[in-house]
Amino acid sequence: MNYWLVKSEPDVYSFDRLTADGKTRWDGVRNYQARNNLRAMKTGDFCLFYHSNIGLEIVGIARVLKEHYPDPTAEKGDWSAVDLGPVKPLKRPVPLAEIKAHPALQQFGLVRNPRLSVMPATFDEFSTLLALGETKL
DNA sequence: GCCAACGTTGGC
DNA sequence: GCCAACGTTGGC
Repeated sequence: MNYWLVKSEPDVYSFDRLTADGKTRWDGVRNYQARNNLRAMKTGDFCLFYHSNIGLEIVGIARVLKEHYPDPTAEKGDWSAVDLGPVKPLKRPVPLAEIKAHPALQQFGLVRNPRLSVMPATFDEFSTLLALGETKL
């Protein structure tokens, strides 16, 4: 089991929309590091869902429904997509400022490389964030 | 809307 | 293969 964080601008695609849709194709990633992270995802892995630009907080938990396949939105190049589904919203969204200030999260991707859109989380980081979100799986 | 950080591109 | 220029992301 691996743990991840994915980013989305909520006015483009929000966690509420994922909940309503039940499933979505996570496509359009055009960064090699992020793509390689997508390719490392296994069915059943958990993804924290972060709202960038608006909100700036982790709002929910998603899950990998289908492992990587060629991104149909890519006209050229070697890109991948996965399918994600909702698990549950966090009872309490966890703001970026709190993540940055937390001693146990100084190595977390959001702090170290804020521009990466798909990043791994360790089990400890994932657990810490769920605790801050007052949510259990 | 600005700007810093980072990734990518392309000339040499 | 280096590095300057440029584009994009995303927090503020």
